[in-house]
Amino acid sequence: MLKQIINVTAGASPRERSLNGRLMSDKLRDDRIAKLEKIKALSIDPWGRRYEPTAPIADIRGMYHDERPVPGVKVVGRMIANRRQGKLGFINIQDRTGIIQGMMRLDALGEEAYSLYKLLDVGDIIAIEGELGTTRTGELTIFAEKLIIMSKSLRPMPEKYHGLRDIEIRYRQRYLDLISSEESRRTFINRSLIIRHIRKHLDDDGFIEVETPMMHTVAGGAAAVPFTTHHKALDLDLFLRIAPELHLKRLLVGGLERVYEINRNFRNEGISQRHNPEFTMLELYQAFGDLDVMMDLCEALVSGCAQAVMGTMKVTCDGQEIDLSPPWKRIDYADALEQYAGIDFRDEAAVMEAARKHNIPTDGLSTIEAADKVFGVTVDHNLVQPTFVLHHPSALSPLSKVLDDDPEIGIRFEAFIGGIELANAYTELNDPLEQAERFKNQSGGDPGALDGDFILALEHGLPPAGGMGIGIDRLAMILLDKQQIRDVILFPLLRPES
RNA sequence: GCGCCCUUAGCUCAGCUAGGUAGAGCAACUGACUCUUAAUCAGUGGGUCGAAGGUUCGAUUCCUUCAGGGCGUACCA
Repeated sequence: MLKQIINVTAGASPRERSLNGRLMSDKLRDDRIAKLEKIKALSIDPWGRRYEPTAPIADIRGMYHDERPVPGVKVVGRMIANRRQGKLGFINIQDRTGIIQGMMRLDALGEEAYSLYKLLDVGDIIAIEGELGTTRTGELTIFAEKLIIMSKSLRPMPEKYHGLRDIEIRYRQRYLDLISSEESRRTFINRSLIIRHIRKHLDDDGFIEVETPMMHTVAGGAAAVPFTTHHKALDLDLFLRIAPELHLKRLLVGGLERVYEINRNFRNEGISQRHNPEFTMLELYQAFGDLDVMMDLCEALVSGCAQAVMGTMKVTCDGQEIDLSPPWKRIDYADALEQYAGIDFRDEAAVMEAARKHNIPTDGLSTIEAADKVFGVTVDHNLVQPTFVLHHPSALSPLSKVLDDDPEIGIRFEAFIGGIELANAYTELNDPLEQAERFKNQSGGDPGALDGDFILALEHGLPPAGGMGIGIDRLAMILLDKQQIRDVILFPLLRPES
């Protein structure tokens, strides 16, 4: 056993060594275990039981009015600061809603409880009960008459003044980040509120939330590299889904008419400030809707989230003021390309010249695909205020209907905010014969082209529909002013430490 | 994948330019302290300086490789 630990530790990275160090005994931990034993020796269970506080700390803070003390208040949370001075001490207790000070006096607590108090460490989870009032300096305080330990912490907390600066530990040990950073707590609570608002809006609008498979036999609905896995009993190779689109449309065929799914997609591609291999997507389909309905819905969802969660439709993102109130700007794909790159996507010479200028390799790319790459590097970052880019080349949009008077143009939009591509929507193609043709003509061998089962579904009759996808992580980034997707994902993918 | 940068005590950071085996604050431990809030005061302990190899009498410091991380870039209808 010992040998094993030594082997693991030798040649390790500092984090790894540190993590193993954290798992092995060290002096700080030994000190706390010694205290744990002393607490047990007092016939006190250091691991706690069910406990019902008077209220969350934020509410308790609101209970004090007109300098009238409130007796018998119960508070529970993590002790995040301890200032002891002989027979008196002050502690700060934090729960999910806030922080409150407790005053621990020997003569109020009694010998036994005060002995327990002296064995506490910053990081322990405790409950205190007593009168809510203020100290001489006016600080709102629970004057403890009773102390209960709920959980002993055997590890030291991050440094209290600077907080947790190490970005890697913030991701790997997110709980430490959440304990020590109010900012981080608020971000993830707000992310949850954003999703809650979206669900409520769609539910109220007659949509139903559904769950479709994460494991696909055909990775369709987008053009991304999938993760692969294998089902043993069926001896079947499977793909983690890159998009739920083809299944959700099957549900429209089935008559559910308004469906949405908020769930993970998986794409086996690079990790960046805006990409995590697994990310959360809202995808929705509305029978008998179209692109215009989707634009209205997109504006309503995003601006409604901002209003509901941030209390305003004007947010700041990366130092830029963004006004999310509808209606948003609209620009044609071709016009945007003309305006920001100075090219026509049908002009091969101009497109290839522009690609060269921006160091975009064009091997194996069609003119339109190359033009879209140019679009990515010239247009995206300019679309700071909410903007719908409309009417992409149909070659780039195989699942959308096309314009009556120009079959080379798809009825599609992408919504950009703060230079980030946030949403993608179509008036959905529901002609099964044309859909089969479009898949066949797809360049690059999109595996979705092989999804005969999807075509079979369309042949049973897909109602005309509008459909839209909104990247939830990116929406959270925009509304919560985070420039890193990792800062809105609780556990972003990192290499394992060992 | 490619380029540049980073890795020193549990945490936050100095030190390395010009090689002589390490310091501070917080945290911890001992003591004092019944209105503190980055509490204060006195004292103590804690590091094979990310790993391996090389140059050297001598490497945390210079070189090479590797690991992890960061930033940029590429891939990403």
